[in-house]
Amino acid sequence: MTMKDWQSELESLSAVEAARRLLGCELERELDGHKVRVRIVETEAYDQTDAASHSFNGQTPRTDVMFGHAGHLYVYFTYGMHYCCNVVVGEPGYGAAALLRAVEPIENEAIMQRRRQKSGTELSNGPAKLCQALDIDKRMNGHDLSQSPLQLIMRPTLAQADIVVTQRIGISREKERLWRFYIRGNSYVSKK
DNA sequence: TGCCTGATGTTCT
DNA sequence: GAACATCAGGCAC
Repeated sequence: MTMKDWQSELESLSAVEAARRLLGCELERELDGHKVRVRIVETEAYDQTDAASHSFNGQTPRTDVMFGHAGHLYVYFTYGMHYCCNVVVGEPGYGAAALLRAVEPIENEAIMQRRRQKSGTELSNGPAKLCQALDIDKRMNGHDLSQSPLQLIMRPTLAQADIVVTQRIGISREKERLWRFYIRGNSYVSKK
């Protein structure tokens, strides 16, 4: 397995640095013979020092991927009906990842609409929504994001002034950490 | 606008 | 047996 430059970069970053770095970057998903393209507009950081993280209790069959190579996808199932996905970051053996909380359609939005039966910001303004829109489920767990049918495309790092920092959403522990990041003014950012 | 709840599977205690 | 990195729909205000 050859490692792309950007995967080496993600390996060198902390969860917080990576969560910021991924804002403005893009995902290209092949769906129904079309290329669906989206921009990442909201992320959260999780790592093994953090009681809210799945990696906090060590490596298990479920969290295996989080302790693996940077630039792969960690997908988990939650609340009995939803999937959420993260980009694994940091050194192998250290459990860290950035949760993708919201994306903005760039190309072939119609494919996402068909999958979601919704339109506008409701397409992908939440972690489980974007997984449904892009057909990401447990089969994609561990997927190498340098490969088809789901690729990460890096973009220039955003200016500090364009990034809003807040507490994370939907967790009960370690709420005080300011580990949620989103692009200022973007309408696809999730509520609350 | 905002609270409440149902849906529903996997992991952990 | 409880908690959960969630969402959508219903109903009160």
